[in-house]
Amino acid sequence: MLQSKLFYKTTKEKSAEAEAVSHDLLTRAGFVDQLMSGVYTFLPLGFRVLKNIENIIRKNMEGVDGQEMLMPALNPKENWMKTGRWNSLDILFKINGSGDKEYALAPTHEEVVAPLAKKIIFSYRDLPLYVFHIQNKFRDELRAKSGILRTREFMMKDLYSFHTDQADLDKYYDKLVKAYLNIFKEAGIGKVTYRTFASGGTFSKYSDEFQTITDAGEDIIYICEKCGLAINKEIKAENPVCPKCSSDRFEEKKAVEVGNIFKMGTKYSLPFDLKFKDKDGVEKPVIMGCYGIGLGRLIGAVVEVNHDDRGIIWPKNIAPFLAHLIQLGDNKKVEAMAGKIYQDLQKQGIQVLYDDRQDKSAGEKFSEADLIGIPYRIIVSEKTLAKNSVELKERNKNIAKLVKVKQLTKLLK
RNA sequence: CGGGGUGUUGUGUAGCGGUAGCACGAACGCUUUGGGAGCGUUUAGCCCCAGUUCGAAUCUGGGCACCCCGACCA
Repeated sequence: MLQSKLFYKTTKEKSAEAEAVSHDLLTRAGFVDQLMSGVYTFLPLGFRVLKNIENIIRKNMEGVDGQEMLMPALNPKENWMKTGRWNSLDILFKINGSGDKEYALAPTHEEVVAPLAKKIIFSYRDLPLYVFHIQNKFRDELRAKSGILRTREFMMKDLYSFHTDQADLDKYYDKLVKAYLNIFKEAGIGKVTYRTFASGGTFSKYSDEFQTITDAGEDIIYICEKCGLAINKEIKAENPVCPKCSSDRFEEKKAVEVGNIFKMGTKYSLPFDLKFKDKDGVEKPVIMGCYGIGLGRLIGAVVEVNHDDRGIIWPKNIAPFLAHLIQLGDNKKVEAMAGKIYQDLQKQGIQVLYDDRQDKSAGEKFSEADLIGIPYRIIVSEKTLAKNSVELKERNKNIAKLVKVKQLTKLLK
């Protein structure tokens, strides 16, 4: 991508509105734009990160046999009446269509997937089944906050699993825990993301949250100093000592919830009469599980964890580009060489943002590059070309080294 | 939803009853080119509606929007 053509704009001044670091940096660097409270556009840079996250999640969900599909955001009122959530869920967006017809904007998709499964699942031979989708969900949060960490419209992955019995659900649930931990590792926040024992809320007595340690978080989790188990506030209130090792010493940390998985049991299969016949011809309710990750919030958490005072430091797997190629000066030779490197890198399948602008000073280009936070910075200038080289620097390191032009591609790969 | 705060060019701000100013950005020209360059010219603004006043960005009332704390959060 030529930076001169990129649909973005960076801002030097710190935003007056954005309090959260991720909000400020993502806005200033041109990744997102706020339309209204809790609603954001993902600009090309941000959209590339979103797609990368999406692909990591997709790969991992396919790894546990999830089948991707897409469910509608616009839902009929009847399904939400059936579960009682039309009236009980404060955050449900309700909208009116023609003829006073009412609809819900789906905040989650049990009300769609359960009646859908009823058309497909009849026998124990049909189970287990796993489907997932990645799409925008809508929640009328009383208070949106912290930029993309808590929004009213947001991209979310939800996987729903269907089982014949609790044991099968338990087994699959454990696989999902592993898949989730892997996703957060690949997204670059593995070391600070904890599987957190939590109370289950509506669905079941217990659930697992995935909490990323950061001061921008709105949750508090407790990490057992002896065995490392993380528990949330509700569990801590019920259990003064660690449920695993009985130690009473905990480290208290602020965290943001990047994922949550539940064993729903029959909570949604019963209202929609989702049943199957077992081997003996006996009808039984299908046992369900659900597993969510908010993509935007995950991106926000990544930025909260990976930045310095100059800007974002993207983990390689989700960076909008792998390399940021910058030409300095308006020297013809420099321009020709930078253009050639740009072509070569792209031919090798390396995602590169090429700062081809000639009306910007070196300092401005550097500052902007640091703000955007692409993992590798490649400088082409008269100075480097005199040595038949380019300068290569990693965003998270302070040392730059000269690299022969010929070796560049190999090094990046 | 309860409490608090803030609305001045695209962004960050000053002005706090009497000529709306500065910096950045953007545009043009010339000069510059290794850490947000220089000079010149130009561009663009008081959230909305009432009220008080000779006069309102400024005071009052109402509305709207955004931010923060709390509550809420499948």
